[in-house]
Amino acid sequence: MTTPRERARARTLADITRIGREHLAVDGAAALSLRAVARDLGVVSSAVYRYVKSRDELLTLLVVDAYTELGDEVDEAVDALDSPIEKFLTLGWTVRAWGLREPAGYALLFGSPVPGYHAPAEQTTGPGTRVIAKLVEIFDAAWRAGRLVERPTTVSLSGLHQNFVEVRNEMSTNMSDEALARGVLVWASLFGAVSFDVFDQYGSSTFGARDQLFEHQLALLVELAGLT
Amino acid sequence: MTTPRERARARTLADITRIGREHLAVDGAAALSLRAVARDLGVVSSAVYRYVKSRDELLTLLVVDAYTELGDEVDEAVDALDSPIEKFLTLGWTVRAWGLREPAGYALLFGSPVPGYHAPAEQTTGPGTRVIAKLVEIFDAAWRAGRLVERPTTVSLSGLHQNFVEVRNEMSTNMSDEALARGVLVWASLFGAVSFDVFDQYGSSTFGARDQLFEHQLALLVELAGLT
DNA sequence: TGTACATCAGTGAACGCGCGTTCACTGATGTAC
DNA sequence: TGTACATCAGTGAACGCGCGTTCACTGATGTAC
Repeated sequence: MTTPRERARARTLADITRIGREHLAVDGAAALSLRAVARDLGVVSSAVYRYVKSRDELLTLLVVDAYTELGDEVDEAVDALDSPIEKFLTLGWTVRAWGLREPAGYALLFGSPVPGYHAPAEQTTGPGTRVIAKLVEIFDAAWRAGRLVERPTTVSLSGLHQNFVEVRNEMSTNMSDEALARGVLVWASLFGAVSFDVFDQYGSSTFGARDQLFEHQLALLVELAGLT
Repeated sequence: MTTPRERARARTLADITRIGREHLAVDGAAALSLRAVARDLGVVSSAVYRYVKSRDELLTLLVVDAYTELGDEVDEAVDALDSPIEKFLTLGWTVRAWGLREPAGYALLFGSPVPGYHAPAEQTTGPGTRVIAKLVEIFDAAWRAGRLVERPTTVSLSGLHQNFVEVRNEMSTNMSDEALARGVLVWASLFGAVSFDVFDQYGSSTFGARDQLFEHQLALLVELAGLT
């Protein structure tokens, strides 16, 4: 099926991705350099251009790689469970565990944008929306089971109605505007909490038992989401 | 009082900070360069070393400058109001407005850490804690007025009790562990929501009326906080 | 099965660039008598 | 008020470094007949 040459090529490309991730972890995305990757690969710098058209393309490779890894881990953990609440809690723990294990990858996806680099939508949108897609899937299941409480606020969402119509189409759900908006905040809050942990935004010594703090935060987010 | 030389020195240092901020906005923190700042200042690169010991010191200068600007704007907006809810809402709007206006500064403070740079705690802790200090002040006032509802979760906070004791001392409040933990999530959620806006983490075209979305999110955060 | 040719991985030199930091220096501004 | 000296801002050259990307090339691996 695959020729030896093709296999060698695939292996080298995988090596480049792996080395790129290591460099990401040590020096950050802005400092990622093709020459350094080539050095670690044991090859002259121009040789890398056989595999990757430019530095930006390597970055894109790493972005997709990170989104895919996170998406796989979330899917695997969440799909093994039944109750929406358990699914939600597990999604949260999985995202956080991945972020703490791969802080550089997390920073690449959810931190400040890399200056001068713009991820090409065609390649990153798919893998990049897997976590939010899963979140909507969980909320939608709860919604259909009548286990997502509606508690409207006094703030109008009229200006966003058309956007929510599109979201319902793309994500195949019938949740109300209010419920979707609530889900959006839960989403942003979850990543806010994880980012604070990964980027160490609480004072370095403020909280010791970070796991317990996060467990508590997830419980509050269940309450905020209206999951029962 | 101040000699002409001192005034010239202060002016030049202010110029360096201003130019540094401009570069931050264009190229990001990782690409900030003393030589480029010197060029814009119209001076040879080594001259900058009369004002700043190293590139890292310039970064620290910019971090403090950004924290101070944000802190000033928050204080000014919030202190003009009376009700805790209004104060909270205004704090949120002010942080978001600053972040959208100064995305590079926001990224420097709340985005991924700058690789190879570690902010010296002695200089950044003070200005860096002003927003959370103000938030605690608001919640504490509500607490003392009986306008902060307690709604405990089933998750224990025992492992964090000692940390909360210290927080109460440092921040001069008597709020319960539960109330403080709730405040911590509100804090993280607020910055999560602002980060999603500033870093454009919602799909680029998903939501149009961003202001309305944020208004709704703030209302939900008031609910989450238990402010009445 | 053997040969001729095409494909492709990797080489090595070169391009032009920018960076942080040091150092001996010039010349202007300030200060002490 | 005038002079001698100290302080300080800014100069210009140099150090050693790393970067992305291009290009003509060698030699090994694959393919068609």
